[in-house]
Amino acid sequence: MCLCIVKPTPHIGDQIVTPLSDAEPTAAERNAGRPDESLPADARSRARPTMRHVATLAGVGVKTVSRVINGEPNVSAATIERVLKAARSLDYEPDLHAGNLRRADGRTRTLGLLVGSVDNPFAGAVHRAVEDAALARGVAVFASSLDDDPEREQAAVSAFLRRRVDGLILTTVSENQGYLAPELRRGTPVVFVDRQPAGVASDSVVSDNTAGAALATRHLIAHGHRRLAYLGDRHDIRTAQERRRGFLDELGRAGIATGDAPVIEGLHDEETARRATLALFDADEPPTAIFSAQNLVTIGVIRALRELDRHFDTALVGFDDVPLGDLLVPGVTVVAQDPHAIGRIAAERVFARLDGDESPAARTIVPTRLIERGSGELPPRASAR
Amino acid sequence: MCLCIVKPTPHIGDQIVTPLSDAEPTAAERNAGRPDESLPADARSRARPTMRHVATLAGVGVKTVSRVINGEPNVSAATIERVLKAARSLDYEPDLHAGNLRRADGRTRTLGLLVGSVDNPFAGAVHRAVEDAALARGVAVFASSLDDDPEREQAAVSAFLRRRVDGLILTTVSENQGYLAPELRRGTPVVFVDRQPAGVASDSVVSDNTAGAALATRHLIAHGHRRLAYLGDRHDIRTAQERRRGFLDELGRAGIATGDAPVIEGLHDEETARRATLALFDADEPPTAIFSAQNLVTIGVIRALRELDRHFDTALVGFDDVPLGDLLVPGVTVVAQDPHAIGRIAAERVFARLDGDESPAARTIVPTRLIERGSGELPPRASAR
DNA sequence: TGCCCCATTGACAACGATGTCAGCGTTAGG
DNA sequence: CCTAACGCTGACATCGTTGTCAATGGGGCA
Repeated sequence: MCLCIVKPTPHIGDQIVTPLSDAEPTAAERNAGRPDESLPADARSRARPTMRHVATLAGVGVKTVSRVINGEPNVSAATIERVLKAARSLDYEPDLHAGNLRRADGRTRTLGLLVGSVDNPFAGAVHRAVEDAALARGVAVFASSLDDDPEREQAAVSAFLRRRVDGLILTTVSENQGYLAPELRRGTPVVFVDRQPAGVASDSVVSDNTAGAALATRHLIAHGHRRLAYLGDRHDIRTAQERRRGFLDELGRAGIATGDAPVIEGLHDEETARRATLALFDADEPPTAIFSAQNLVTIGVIRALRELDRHFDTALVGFDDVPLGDLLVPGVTVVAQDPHAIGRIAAERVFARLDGDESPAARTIVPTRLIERGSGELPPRASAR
Repeated sequence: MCLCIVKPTPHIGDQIVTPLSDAEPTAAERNAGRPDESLPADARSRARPTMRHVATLAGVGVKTVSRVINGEPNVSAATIERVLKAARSLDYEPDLHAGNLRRADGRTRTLGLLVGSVDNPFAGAVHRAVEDAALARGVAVFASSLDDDPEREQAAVSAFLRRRVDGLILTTVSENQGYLAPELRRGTPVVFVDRQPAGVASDSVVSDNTAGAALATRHLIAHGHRRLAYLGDRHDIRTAQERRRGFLDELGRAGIATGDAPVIEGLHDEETARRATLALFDADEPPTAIFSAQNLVTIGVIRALRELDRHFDTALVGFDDVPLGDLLVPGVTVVAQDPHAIGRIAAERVFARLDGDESPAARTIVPTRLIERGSGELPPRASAR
């Protein structure tokens, strides 16, 4: 298989730290960080300028500066000009949060996003979609990783709320999100993504997990498999339960004894999934087909099958797409989710709520689709038929 | 169990939206969003509680509440108890930004992170490392995507500054970051990642681009290649320039005429890279080896080589690792960066600066390493030797 | 000419928290 | 017994901005 040789570049220690004086600084670089005598006294100050500074420099009142900065009407063109010039010369940036304190709508133009992990490709796509929708409205996004840790969930939500985000888009793992009820009552929009909420009623955007898992399972059965294994996430994750149910229901529908099918749960990364797969093939009568219910699990399964040289005679369908899945041999057949749509719709729901949408909480189910690439179309081994 | 899809559900475009009333709400769900008569009047209020509310309910002054919330000393145990009880019963969360307005250190415990795109695997790893370092200090992270758009860069930085982040970790694409000088003068730590700054002196954490590119090129030459092509990013990105220089320098060192080597720049995604590769093989005497200078470019090259069925007779080394690169056949040889280390070190520098480190701006160079997986060890085609 | 209206402007309070400081009662020390 | 010191507490000003409101002055209309 793949023999990976790693050659480090010839370096002493782990990193190289170069003081910048070793480089050739440009004129601008030489000036940076030093007082520039050509600027007025206020601009030279190290203190961060406030509206008062701008007002003084422009010779107007603070309220007038506020009007100019916020584009409010009823300021003369000449005054606007003077204020903007002063603001520019001081490099003034308004303090959004100070303004919020007094502003009528109390909006921070900030969103909190909690995903499985920001370096998971599914989460990255969700995040990107949320960001795009937010950017269009001048909203900034706090992003945090959940790591399937209920305490991290609570800490992240609390951190978001203390910063007074306008809305929350959450992937959760706690048993119950009832702790959000007071916040919901106050009108903060909360949209759950990937996993449905428990204990509170609020919008959610999820994949059609049960149907997707059933589709994957049906696909394997249609290719002649009777000995199917399920490898999935922790059982206390609702989404994982749904995928498992889709798998088992479909086995039942095909008249396959569900008691015989190995159902391995509690896998949370490539390595645990890899080891579980190896163990599966250590036992008697290993499965001829595998349904893996999560992207990292799928990758772990693929690694194990390669190691065992079983990747051409064990069918595999994964839930959630895998990066470069089409370039592997055999290609990875998956039930693909649409993380970009999930993120986009979640953001749209948050903004709709912020715009006054009072309709009852709704669940949006984003369809999945089967992508046949080869691994899911492999027939059962002759010996096992 | 969960009884999700039973009713004929209305289709809105591609998604299915289910009003939640179709599901069976739990008791908790039924109560959510409704006033609960068992709570005191203040708790029922839809208004967000402030310290004043907590103080009134606990029968103490606001300052005492402040002391309790912030763990300041000199509050009697009995008072602490009363205040905490009141705070809990009101679901009070302190307003971090209101506090900041007055707080001596003025810290928002917030960081701004600007990366290429939050759904790029390199950026995801950087982001994750930054988040881990930040979480340990109770700091939240704003993440934005640059998309190699200078206007987006300015807008993102401005959005961060208006929100008074404590520090910035930036990937930039503007020609010159002089616009940050006033902010640097005010003491805001700024660390540049992946790409070095121009026009300002500030910390940066980058890969050893030139050395890494040279290493990749040397590796290909050592395997007998004389006709090498370079496929890379926009030429105005400094990092891309460095990789190109490493490539060309190494050709020169080996006595290969650099004028003959195809150097294709301006590639920014898989598709442009794929097309450029196809065009490359349309010409006379296509290269026997390719150095692709960016992860998405590498993927595009791989796709094109597959289409042309040239993946087993064209050597390829990519800069920056590719997801599942070890599972492709042939495995993708890469000069891997260490995005996790880059993010971690960048965050450490920001926090060191916040902790008072006044040492001169420094550049940290994170070494790259060559990972041989097969594609980079292919010999030149016999016909081309 | 006189009056009203409107555009323009700034003084001031308020947003929710923290820093300062003074006041209270209790205890320790001389 | 008196005084100093200390623990505990809250009144008040303040942070940077916006909402309210009143003052100013010029122009249009009767």
